[in-house]
Amino acid sequence: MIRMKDIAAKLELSQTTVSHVLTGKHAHYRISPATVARVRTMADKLGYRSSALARAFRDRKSYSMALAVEDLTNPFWTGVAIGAEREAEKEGYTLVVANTSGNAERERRTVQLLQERRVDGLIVSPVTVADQALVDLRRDGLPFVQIDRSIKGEDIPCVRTDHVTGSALAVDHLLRRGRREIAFVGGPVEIQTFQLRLAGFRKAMARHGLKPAAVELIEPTSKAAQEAVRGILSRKPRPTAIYTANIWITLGALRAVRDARLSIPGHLEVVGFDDIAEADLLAYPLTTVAQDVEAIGRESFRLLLRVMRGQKVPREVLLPPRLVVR
Amino acid sequence: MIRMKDIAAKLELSQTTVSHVLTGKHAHYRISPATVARVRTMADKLGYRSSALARAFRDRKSYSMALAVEDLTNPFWTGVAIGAEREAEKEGYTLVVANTSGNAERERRTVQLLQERRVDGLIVSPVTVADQALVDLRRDGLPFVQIDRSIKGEDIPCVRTDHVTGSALAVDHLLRRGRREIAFVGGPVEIQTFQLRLAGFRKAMARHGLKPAAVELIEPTSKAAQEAVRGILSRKPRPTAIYTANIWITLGALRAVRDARLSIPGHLEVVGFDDIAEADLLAYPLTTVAQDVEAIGRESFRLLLRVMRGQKVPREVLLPPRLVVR
DNA sequence: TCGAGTTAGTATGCTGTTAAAGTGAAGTTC
DNA sequence: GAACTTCACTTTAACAGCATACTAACTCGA
Repeated sequence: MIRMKDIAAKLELSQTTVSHVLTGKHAHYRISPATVARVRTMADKLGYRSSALARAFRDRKSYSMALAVEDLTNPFWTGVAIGAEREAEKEGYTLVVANTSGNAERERRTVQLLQERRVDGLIVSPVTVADQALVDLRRDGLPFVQIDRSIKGEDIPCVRTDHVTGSALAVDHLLRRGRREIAFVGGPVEIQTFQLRLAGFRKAMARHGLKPAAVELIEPTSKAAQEAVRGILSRKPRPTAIYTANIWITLGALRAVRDARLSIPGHLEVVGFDDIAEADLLAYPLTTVAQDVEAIGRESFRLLLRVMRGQKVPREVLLPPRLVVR
Repeated sequence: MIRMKDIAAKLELSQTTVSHVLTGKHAHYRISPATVARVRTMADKLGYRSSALARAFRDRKSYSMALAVEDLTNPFWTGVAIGAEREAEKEGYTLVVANTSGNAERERRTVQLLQERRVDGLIVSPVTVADQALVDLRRDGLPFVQIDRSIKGEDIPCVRTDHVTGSALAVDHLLRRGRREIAFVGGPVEIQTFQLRLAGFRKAMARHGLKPAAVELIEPTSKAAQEAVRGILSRKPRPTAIYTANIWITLGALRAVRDARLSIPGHLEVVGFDDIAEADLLAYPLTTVAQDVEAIGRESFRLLLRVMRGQKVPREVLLPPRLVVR
């Protein structure tokens, strides 16, 4: 790899002069136009690539941020990543996307790795509400914000969709359509996302004097949901609607409906959290509570920047969900 | 941030000794067990995180690789990224995933950025068959391999699905089902992926003495495909099958079929390249040519490692496609 | 007391940035 | 015209955190 030193040697200049030119500070240091041209030409000719590594080392600032999320096969997280990446690029930062696999131990390792990489800031989606790795992180002083959910008892800003309102949208929609026996299928409440969606569901039901027809908390996978919904569908009386709190659960529910040879909306209705790009092509009309995923990514990056600059930040940024009726 | 120096100062040891301990070389340098313990305890207590930045700088090796792909909303690329990431982690590397947006200029910038970050190697999916950025990259000596497609005239290894065979699978399937009037809808041939899929399609048809019912090359988006397929469906006679060369095109085609109120397989059949996780829930039975996306990621990472180690590498690694009949 | 075996320290370099200093020529002052 | 200043341009030196080759000091038994 070509270094500044090499360019300097070739031109019999000091490395400093080369630096002045290549960082565009030649005006400030009054480097002669001839020298500027010579340096630039030589840099080009040798294919010089400045070392962001060396610069980061010197500046004690890597100009990179990290986004640690749990499942990049989930379009929610992909969308968030794209939103954050776009904003990062605009601000001159590199975004490193890392995987926690929704696993506390892996999250701990990932966060440590990112600290070692000296990322300037971190956007992270806590695996559980009691996430020691993040409490430690705070102690270490690495600026970070949370996304989609937050840990308990620490005052760390969080960007997420208003899950409670999202659930209300789902429930109100179903009630408007005359469905009053509504079952909830969600993930574990250790994950705040599900906790809030469930709370919102209960609250919306209660507001109408209704009780959930069923509440199932399972692993948020299609398979587990398929199983759980199979159970729900075999109940007598059968619920007239199911509210599924996550995309995988929604897909599992639809599979269970198919397996039971029931029809939507004839036998029951399904409303799911998270929109599905191919929803219009599904065999079943599926209403969803859609989140503005890229906005979540974008806003969390912006929030992180504010945190890093020591500006005042809100404790929570809630983005409104949107009901997509089909 | 705590440095080795800080630990050394606290313990009244030299930085060297601390380094010896923390890099696990205390046996080799015969550091006394007591000292080892003291150093470790202090490192722990202070929350020391070694600077991968400083190490990378010193070693002139960042232990990071990059994967540059064009569209992370496409499950193909997400899958590839996950496969590569998994393998990278196994080998002690960090994988940086970068976006080229399928745009030559952005690709050039991305590659340059990655070079500046001093990634040790690069896995890249060339935007076009004549990709100057990659020819330059080769000159710079950065080890890299190609994924899914390759540039012309350079002898750079490439990992991809056997697109030609994939097309043959699709055609043979349709012919077995008695469909002989098959239309092809694909992306621009500047992208080798589509070029090969089209070539495979033509070859398979020719082998049976058939001519394509239509060949449409469009932007690989659902919208463009919907439009193009609308045209195809209004032809007289109407093709009895459509082979769509990419996931977005497939979805667009299905939308066009829906808009035309045609049925599958009654009026026509659709076979698409790339599998869709929710395919079983779609309103139309959809047969697909599935790729082992994670294997592509995994194998390309392995190949890259071999390149970096100067081992002999095949020019091409072809992974077999698999027909998923629905 | 010599040397082997232990244990720890000194010095150096990796690349880029920047404050501070230097150089040589032209201009100014007494 | 000698001494000083100014200006335009460039260099010197130090530093960021870690790894390691080399060096040093100390202990102990022969």
